[in-house]
Amino acid sequence: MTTARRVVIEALATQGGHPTAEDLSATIAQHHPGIHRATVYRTLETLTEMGVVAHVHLGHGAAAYHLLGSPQDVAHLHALCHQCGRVFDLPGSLMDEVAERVREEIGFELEASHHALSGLCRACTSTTVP
Amino acid sequence: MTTARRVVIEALATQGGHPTAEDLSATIAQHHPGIHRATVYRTLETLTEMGVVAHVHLGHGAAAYHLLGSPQDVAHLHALCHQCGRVFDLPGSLMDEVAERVREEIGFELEASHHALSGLCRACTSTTVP
DNA sequence: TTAAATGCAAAGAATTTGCATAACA
DNA sequence: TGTTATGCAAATTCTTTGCATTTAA
Repeated sequence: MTTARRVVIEALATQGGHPTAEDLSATIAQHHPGIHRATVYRTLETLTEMGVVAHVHLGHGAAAYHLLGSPQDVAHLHALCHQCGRVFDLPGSLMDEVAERVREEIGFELEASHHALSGLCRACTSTTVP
Repeated sequence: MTTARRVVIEALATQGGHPTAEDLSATIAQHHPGIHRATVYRTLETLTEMGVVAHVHLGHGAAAYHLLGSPQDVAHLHALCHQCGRVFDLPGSLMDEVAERVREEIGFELEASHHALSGLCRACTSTTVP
Protein backbone atom coordinates (compact mmCIF):
# COMPACT_ATOMS: atom_id res chain seq x y z
CA MET A 1 0.00 0.00 0.00
CA THR A 2 1.86 3.02 -1.30
CA THR A 3 1.01 6.70 -1.24
CA ALA A 4 -0.07 6.72 -4.86
CA ARG A 5 -2.44 3.85 -4.29
CA ARG A 6 -3.90 5.43 -1.21
CA VAL A 7 -4.45 8.64 -3.12
CA VAL A 8 -6.07 6.92 -6.07
CA ILE A 9 -8.43 4.98 -3.84
CA GLU A 10 -9.22 8.15 -1.93
CA ALA A 11 -10.01 9.95 -5.15
CA LEU A 12 -12.27 7.12 -6.24
CA ALA A 13 -14.07 7.19 -2.93
CA THR A 14 -14.46 10.95 -2.98
CA GLN A 15 -15.13 11.84 -6.56
CA GLY A 16 -18.74 11.48 -7.55
CA GLY A 17 -20.08 10.71 -10.97
CA HIS A 18 -18.29 8.35 -13.28
CA PRO A 19 -14.67 9.47 -13.39
CA THR A 20 -12.42 8.31 -16.20
CA ALA A 21 -8.75 7.63 -15.68
CA GLU A 22 -8.06 11.08 -17.01
CA ASP A 23 -10.61 12.66 -14.67
CA LEU A 24 -9.00 10.97 -11.73
CA SER A 25 -5.60 11.93 -12.93
CA ALA A 26 -6.69 15.56 -13.13
CA THR A 27 -8.32 15.57 -9.71
CA ILE A 28 -5.32 13.98 -8.13
CA ALA A 29 -3.00 16.45 -9.80
CA GLN A 30 -4.71 19.27 -7.90
CA HIS A 31 -4.07 17.90 -4.45
CA HIS A 32 -1.04 15.78 -5.10
CA PRO A 33 0.94 17.37 -7.89
CA GLY A 34 3.68 14.87 -7.26
CA ILE A 35 1.70 11.94 -8.53
CA HIS A 36 2.18 11.38 -12.20
CA ARG A 37 -0.51 10.53 -14.68
CA ALA A 38 1.28 7.38 -15.68
CA THR A 39 1.20 6.26 -12.08
CA VAL A 40 -2.52 6.81 -11.88
CA TYR A 41 -3.04 4.70 -14.97
CA ARG A 42 -0.75 2.01 -13.71
CA THR A 43 -2.32 2.05 -10.30
CA LEU A 44 -5.79 1.72 -11.71
CA GLU A 45 -4.61 -1.25 -13.68
CA THR A 46 -3.03 -2.84 -10.65
CA LEU A 47 -6.03 -2.21 -8.45
CA THR A 48 -8.24 -3.70 -11.11
CA GLU A 49 -6.18 -6.86 -11.15
CA MET A 50 -6.37 -6.92 -7.38
CA GLY A 51 -10.13 -6.73 -7.58
CA VAL A 52 -10.32 -3.48 -5.65
CA VAL A 53 -11.65 -1.35 -8.47
CA ALA A 54 -13.48 -1.98 -11.71
CA HIS A 55 -14.35 0.06 -14.71
CA VAL A 56 -17.27 0.46 -17.04
CA HIS A 57 -16.87 1.28 -20.67
CA LEU A 58 -19.06 4.23 -21.42
CA GLY A 59 -18.95 5.80 -24.86
CA HIS A 60 -15.88 6.24 -27.05
CA GLY A 61 -13.72 4.10 -24.82
CA ALA A 62 -13.50 6.43 -21.87
CA ALA A 63 -13.73 3.90 -19.08
CA ALA A 64 -15.28 5.03 -15.81
CA TYR A 65 -13.63 3.68 -12.70
CA HIS A 66 -15.21 2.91 -9.37
CA LEU A 67 -14.36 1.14 -6.15
CA LEU A 68 -15.73 -2.33 -5.74
CA GLY A 69 -17.72 -3.09 -2.64
CA SER A 70 -18.09 0.54 -1.68
CA PRO A 71 -21.46 1.66 -0.33
CA GLN A 72 -22.30 3.59 -3.44
CA ASP A 73 -21.16 0.74 -5.60
CA VAL A 74 -24.21 -1.44 -5.02
CA ALA A 75 -24.15 -3.27 -8.30
CA HIS A 76 -25.84 -1.26 -10.94
CA LEU A 77 -25.71 -0.85 -14.67
CA HIS A 78 -25.20 2.24 -16.74
CA ALA A 79 -27.08 3.70 -19.64
CA LEU A 80 -25.35 6.35 -21.66
CA CYS A 81 -27.34 8.84 -23.67
CA HIS A 82 -25.37 9.32 -26.83
CA GLN A 83 -27.01 12.65 -27.42
CA CYS A 84 -26.39 14.54 -24.20
CA GLY A 85 -23.76 12.20 -22.82
CA ARG A 86 -25.40 11.78 -19.46
CA VAL A 87 -25.14 8.49 -17.65
CA PHE A 88 -28.15 6.91 -15.99
CA ASP A 89 -28.03 4.22 -13.38
CA LEU A 90 -30.10 1.12 -13.79
CA PRO A 91 -30.83 -1.71 -11.38
CA GLY A 92 -28.09 -4.31 -11.33
CA SER A 93 -30.54 -7.15 -11.83
CA LEU A 94 -31.88 -5.77 -15.08
CA MET A 95 -29.90 -8.13 -17.24
CA ASP A 96 -30.20 -11.24 -15.12
CA GLU A 97 -32.55 -13.02 -17.45
CA VAL A 98 -30.54 -12.05 -20.50
CA ALA A 99 -27.40 -13.29 -18.81
CA GLU A 100 -29.10 -16.56 -18.03
CA ARG A 101 -30.20 -17.01 -21.59
CA VAL A 102 -26.78 -16.24 -23.02
CA ARG A 103 -25.17 -18.62 -20.59
CA GLU A 104 -27.45 -21.44 -21.66
CA GLU A 105 -27.22 -20.74 -25.33
CA ILE A 106 -23.54 -20.10 -25.94
CA GLY A 107 -21.93 -20.62 -22.56
CA PHE A 108 -21.00 -16.99 -22.39
CA GLU A 109 -20.68 -15.59 -18.89
CA LEU A 110 -22.03 -12.07 -19.15
CA GLU A 111 -20.68 -9.27 -17.01
CA ALA A 112 -23.48 -6.90 -17.66
CA SER A 113 -21.98 -4.04 -15.72
CA HIS A 114 -18.78 -3.91 -17.72
CA HIS A 115 -20.20 -2.05 -20.66
CA ALA A 116 -22.77 0.68 -20.56
CA LEU A 117 -25.94 0.33 -22.48
CA SER A 118 -26.69 3.19 -24.76
CA GLY A 119 -29.51 5.02 -26.38
CA LEU A 120 -31.46 8.20 -25.95
CA CYS A 121 -32.68 9.53 -22.64
CA ARG A 122 -36.18 10.83 -22.20
CA ALA A 123 -35.16 14.44 -22.60
CA CYS A 124 -33.25 13.83 -25.80
CA THR A 125 -35.97 11.64 -27.24
CA SER A 126 -38.43 14.49 -27.04
CA THR A 127 -35.95 17.02 -28.35
CA THR A 128 -35.06 14.88 -31.32
CA VAL A 129 -38.53 14.77 -32.82
CA PRO A 130 -38.00 16.22 -36.30
CA MET B 1 -21.00 9.25 -54.33
CA THR B 2 -17.26 9.70 -54.54
CA THR B 3 -14.46 7.22 -55.06
CA ALA B 4 -13.50 7.28 -51.43
CA ARG B 5 -17.02 6.49 -50.35
CA ARG B 6 -17.35 3.69 -52.82
CA VAL B 7 -14.11 2.22 -51.59
CA VAL B 8 -15.09 2.47 -47.95
CA ILE B 9 -18.43 0.83 -48.55
CA GLU B 10 -16.74 -1.84 -50.62
CA ALA B 11 -14.30 -2.51 -47.80
CA LEU B 12 -17.14 -2.74 -45.33
CA ALA B 13 -18.98 -5.17 -47.58
CA THR B 14 -15.90 -7.28 -48.18
CA GLN B 15 -14.05 -7.32 -44.92
CA GLY B 16 -15.36 -9.90 -42.52
CA GLY B 17 -15.28 -9.75 -38.79
CA HIS B 18 -15.76 -6.51 -36.95
CA PRO B 19 -13.39 -4.02 -38.52
CA THR B 20 -12.51 -0.84 -36.68
CA ALA B 21 -11.90 2.42 -38.47
CA GLU B 22 -8.22 1.70 -38.30
CA ASP B 23 -8.70 -1.81 -39.69
CA LEU B 24 -10.63 -0.44 -42.61
CA SER B 25 -8.11 2.27 -43.12
CA ALA B 26 -5.34 -0.31 -43.24
CA THR B 27 -7.20 -2.59 -45.63
CA ILE B 28 -8.02 0.26 -47.93
CA ALA B 29 -4.45 1.49 -47.89
CA GLN B 30 -3.37 -1.79 -49.48
CA HIS B 31 -5.57 -1.53 -52.54
CA HIS B 32 -6.05 2.20 -52.74
CA PRO B 33 -2.92 3.84 -51.39
CA GLY B 34 -4.28 7.16 -52.55
CA ILE B 35 -7.05 7.22 -50.02
CA HIS B 36 -5.98 8.88 -46.85
CA ARG B 37 -6.75 7.67 -43.37
CA ALA B 38 -8.41 10.94 -42.54
CA THR B 39 -10.76 10.45 -45.44
CA VAL B 40 -11.71 7.02 -44.22
CA TYR B 41 -12.53 8.42 -40.81
CA ARG B 42 -14.47 11.29 -42.26
CA THR B 43 -16.29 9.04 -44.67
CA LEU B 44 -17.31 6.67 -41.93
CA GLU B 45 -18.67 9.61 -40.01
CA THR B 46 -20.58 10.89 -43.01
CA LEU B 47 -21.98 7.51 -43.90
CA THR B 48 -23.06 7.09 -40.32
CA GLU B 49 -24.98 10.34 -40.45
CA MET B 50 -26.50 9.21 -43.71
CA GLY B 51 -27.66 6.03 -42.05
CA VAL B 52 -25.67 3.80 -44.36
CA VAL B 53 -23.31 2.41 -41.79
CA ALA B 54 -23.33 2.06 -38.04
CA HIS B 55 -20.78 1.15 -35.45
CA VAL B 56 -20.69 -0.88 -32.29
CA HIS B 57 -18.47 -0.03 -29.39
CA LEU B 58 -16.51 -3.11 -28.53
CA GLY B 59 -13.89 -2.97 -25.83
CA HIS B 60 -11.47 -0.12 -25.19
CA GLY B 61 -13.31 2.27 -27.49
CA ALA B 62 -12.37 0.67 -30.77
CA ALA B 63 -15.67 0.96 -32.61
CA ALA B 64 -16.50 -1.73 -35.15
CA TYR B 65 -18.20 -0.53 -38.29
CA HIS B 66 -20.68 -2.36 -40.45
CA LEU B 67 -23.05 -1.66 -43.27
CA LEU B 68 -26.66 -1.22 -42.37
CA GLY B 69 -29.21 -3.31 -44.16
CA SER B 70 -26.65 -5.63 -45.67
CA PRO B 71 -27.55 -9.31 -45.78
CA GLN B 72 -25.07 -10.16 -43.09
CA ASP B 73 -26.22 -7.27 -40.99
CA VAL B 74 -29.47 -8.78 -39.84
CA ALA B 75 -29.77 -6.97 -36.57
CA HIS B 76 -27.72 -8.71 -33.99
CA LEU B 77 -25.90 -7.90 -30.80
CA HIS B 78 -22.31 -8.47 -29.90
CA ALA B 79 -20.68 -10.06 -26.93
CA LEU B 80 -17.01 -9.39 -26.41
CA CYS B 81 -14.89 -11.82 -24.43
CA HIS B 82 -12.54 -9.66 -22.48
CA GLN B 83 -10.11 -12.48 -22.10
CA CYS B 84 -9.53 -13.64 -25.65
CA GLY B 85 -11.07 -10.63 -27.35
CA ARG B 86 -13.30 -12.62 -29.63
CA VAL B 87 -16.67 -11.23 -30.55
CA PHE B 88 -19.77 -13.39 -30.50
CA ASP B 89 -23.01 -12.60 -32.23
CA LEU B 90 -26.25 -12.75 -30.35
CA PRO B 91 -29.83 -12.56 -31.55
CA GLY B 92 -31.00 -9.02 -32.04
CA SER B 93 -34.12 -9.58 -30.00
CA LEU B 94 -32.21 -10.59 -26.90
CA MET B 95 -32.63 -7.28 -25.18
CA ASP B 96 -36.18 -6.54 -26.23
CA GLU B 97 -37.66 -7.11 -22.81
CA VAL B 98 -34.93 -5.16 -21.10
CA ALA B 99 -35.45 -2.29 -23.52
CA GLU B 100 -39.14 -2.34 -22.78
CA ARG B 101 -38.56 -2.21 -19.06
CA VAL B 102 -36.06 0.64 -19.31
CA ARG B 103 -38.40 2.57 -21.53
CA GLU B 104 -41.21 2.25 -19.02
CA GLU B 105 -39.12 2.99 -16.00
CA ILE B 106 -36.98 5.92 -17.03
CA GLY B 107 -38.12 6.75 -20.52
CA PHE B 108 -34.79 5.72 -21.91
CA GLU B 109 -34.81 4.50 -25.49
CA LEU B 110 -32.27 1.71 -25.58
CA GLU B 111 -30.23 0.99 -28.68
CA ALA B 112 -29.04 -2.36 -27.60
CA SER B 113 -26.80 -2.94 -30.57
CA HIS B 114 -24.71 0.16 -30.11
CA HIS B 115 -22.56 -1.23 -27.35
CA ALA B 116 -21.25 -4.73 -27.07
CA LEU B 117 -22.00 -6.79 -24.05
CA SER B 118 -19.00 -8.28 -22.39
CA GLY B 119 -17.94 -11.15 -20.30
CA LEU B 120 -16.12 -14.43 -20.67
CA CYS B 121 -16.71 -16.88 -23.45
CA ARG B 122 -17.11 -20.57 -22.80
CA ALA B 123 -13.53 -21.36 -23.69
CA CYS B 124 -12.11 -18.69 -21.44
CA THR B 125 -14.39 -19.59 -18.57
CA SER B 126 -13.00 -23.08 -18.50
CA THR B 127 -9.43 -21.93 -18.90
CA THR B 128 -9.73 -19.45 -16.08
CA VAL B 129 -10.52 -21.99 -13.41
CA PRO B 130 -7.69 -21.49 -10.93
C1' DT C 1 -19.60 26.26 -61.97
C1' DT C 2 -19.99 25.70 -57.26
C1' DA C 3 -20.43 23.47 -53.21
C1' DA C 4 -18.79 19.48 -51.13
C1' DA C 5 -15.17 15.98 -50.58
C1' DT C 6 -10.28 14.87 -50.47
C1' DG C 7 -5.23 14.65 -49.44
C1' DC C 8 -1.85 16.15 -46.68
C1' DA C 9 0.51 17.29 -42.78
C1' DA C 10 0.27 18.55 -38.41
C1' DA C 11 -2.10 18.83 -34.02
C1' DG C 12 -4.41 16.46 -30.29
C1' DA C 13 -6.13 13.28 -26.91
C1' DA C 14 -5.52 9.30 -24.26
C1' DT C 15 -2.61 5.84 -22.90
C1' DT C 16 1.74 3.10 -22.59
C1' DT C 17 6.69 2.17 -22.02
C1' DG C 18 11.86 2.31 -20.71
C1' DC C 19 14.62 3.41 -17.31
C1' DA C 20 16.80 5.47 -13.32
C1' DT C 21 15.30 6.58 -8.66
C1' DA C 22 12.78 6.17 -4.55
C1' DA C 23 9.81 3.79 -1.33
C1' DC C 24 7.92 -0.13 0.85
C1' DA C 25 8.19 -4.64 3.33
C1' DT D 1 18.29 -5.07 1.55
C1' DG D 2 15.94 -6.48 -2.24
C1' DT D 3 11.96 -6.00 -4.69
C1' DT D 4 8.28 -3.39 -6.34
C1' DA D 5 6.29 1.01 -7.37
C1' DT D 6 7.16 5.71 -8.98
C1' DG D 7 8.33 9.84 -11.67
C1' DC D 8 9.64 11.47 -15.83
C1' DA D 9 9.93 12.00 -20.58
C1' DA D 10 9.32 10.18 -24.77
C1' DA D 11 6.87 7.05 -27.78
C1' DT D 12 2.41 5.06 -29.45
C1' DT D 13 -2.01 4.77 -31.03
C1' DC D 14 -6.12 6.45 -32.62
C1' DT D 15 -8.54 10.30 -34.27
C1' DT D 16 -9.42 15.08 -35.62
C1' DT D 17 -8.57 19.59 -37.91
C1' DG D 18 -7.06 23.52 -41.14
C1' DC D 19 -6.33 24.46 -45.52
C1' DA D 20 -5.34 24.25 -50.39
C1' DT D 21 -6.77 21.36 -54.20
C1' DT D 22 -9.69 18.26 -56.62
C1' DT D 23 -13.92 16.21 -57.77
C1' DA D 24 -18.66 15.19 -58.46
C1' DA D 25 -23.16 16.97 -59.55
